[in-house]
Amino acid sequence: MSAEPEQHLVLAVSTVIFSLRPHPDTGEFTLWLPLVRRIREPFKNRWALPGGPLDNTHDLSESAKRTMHETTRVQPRHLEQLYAFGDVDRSPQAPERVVSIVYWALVRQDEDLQVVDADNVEWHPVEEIPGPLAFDHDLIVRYAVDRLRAKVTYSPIAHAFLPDEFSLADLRRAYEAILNRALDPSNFRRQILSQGTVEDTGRRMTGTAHRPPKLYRSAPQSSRYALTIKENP
Amino acid sequence: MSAEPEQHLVLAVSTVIFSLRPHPDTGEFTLWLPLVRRIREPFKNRWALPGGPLDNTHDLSESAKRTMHETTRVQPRHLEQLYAFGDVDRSPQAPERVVSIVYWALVRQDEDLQVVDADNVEWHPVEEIPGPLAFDHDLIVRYAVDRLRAKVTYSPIAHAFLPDEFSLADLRRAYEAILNRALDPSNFRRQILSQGTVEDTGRRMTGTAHRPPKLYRSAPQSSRYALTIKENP
DNA sequence: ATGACTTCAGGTTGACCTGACCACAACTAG
DNA sequence: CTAGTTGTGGTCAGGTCAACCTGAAGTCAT
Repeated sequence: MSAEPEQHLVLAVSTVIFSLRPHPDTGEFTLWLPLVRRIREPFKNRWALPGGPLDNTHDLSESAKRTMHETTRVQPRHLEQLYAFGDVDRSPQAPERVVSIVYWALVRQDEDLQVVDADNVEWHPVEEIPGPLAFDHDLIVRYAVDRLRAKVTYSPIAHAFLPDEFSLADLRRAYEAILNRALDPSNFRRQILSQGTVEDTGRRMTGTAHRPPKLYRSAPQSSRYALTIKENP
Repeated sequence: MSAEPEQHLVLAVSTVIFSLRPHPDTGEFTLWLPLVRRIREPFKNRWALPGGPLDNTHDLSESAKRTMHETTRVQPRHLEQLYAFGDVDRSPQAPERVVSIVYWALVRQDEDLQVVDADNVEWHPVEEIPGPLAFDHDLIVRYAVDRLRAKVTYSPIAHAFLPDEFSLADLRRAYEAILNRALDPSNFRRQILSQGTVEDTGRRMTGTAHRPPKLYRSAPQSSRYALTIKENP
């Protein structure tokens, strides 16, 4: 018996890991994420987000990185805290109360390819999640997707999915995959170039079946808020 | 001795409580927040954010409401989770590791007036926080202010500071206090009315020393994201 | 080689929004 | 009644956006 007054409390760290992959049916890029099959009760044999108990000697984000890498072998380039889920009834079958601090992560396409899936790990398109997940993880995934879709419109996070050098068409396809809708290539180009989040490498892609596109790289930082109400000097 | 393998872990819930009050010097409205003087080590006698350990029988937001009300007597209308702070070195002097799930809250002006400050609680303008706060609370306050300023530009949260009925000038002064800059009355009016977050009550304010302004109330919901990249049908 | 095809690059146009500014309305104070 | 103050509503010029259009520059089939 521990010294806790009531029910035992567990602090866990989980991560929603996003990656961009072609859909097997359509060939279009979509969001995928890895799920881990639970081997213990509660929710044994159900799919769940990768995660684990907080490592008491590391920061929250470090714990997220560690548990994520241990279970899925991925090392994302972009990691960001999403939300802390801690309702008392979020894991009714569990013997203890679990508070989960959830992160979301973006995996680069080129790193993806060398990933060998670990046991009990499967990647799925976000729109085709298999069955109800363990705990409230369905809710968490839904929330993460919504937030990613919102954030991509005012922040250059889509770059985190791409390799060091990419064409504007690559970037546009990443946006289209996240937002799940087509974007006008011409207008997309104008917008991206005007916001200064990419810089020209001077080189072009070769071996394409069409006019070779210019190669760009992510510009070093440009944190900005999207303000609609402007100042009055 | 408990069963924890390493250092003991404490999960706390804190709240940054914002209120709008005239600055004693200038008379202009600014953001204020309540601070609580610590009566125990670590950081004894330093100012800190209101909060306390997670109540194991309640949700996170309920715990935030409870600790907030117990210490400061306020019952805000708007409560929102800000961030979970859990770096291992954020409270070096403390005997245990503390992970804080921090909320921020907006207090209505009219409720403010009936607040009798409890012992060891003082309200301060956010730009004049007294001395270094306990733990990493200076960082947390800074983060909360930045996020409030960003959010007010794309979400109608400023309404939470106002009573049920208010003039557009009241709302504009709330925005000006949060953003800390003047806004053009005419353009502000056009923008607010066009976004449909307020509705006309049909009545006007009386007893003013000028043309009586119309009274508005907050419109029921209109959650919308500020999208800059539009669809391509 | 030549032409068909594809995709990138870049410009134009009209609708809409923003910030700056102006004029009037409608009350109180003296 | 007059001055002063602030809300209300409108105009105007400049910028931004989505939609559309044209040319550039490769590959591929014949």
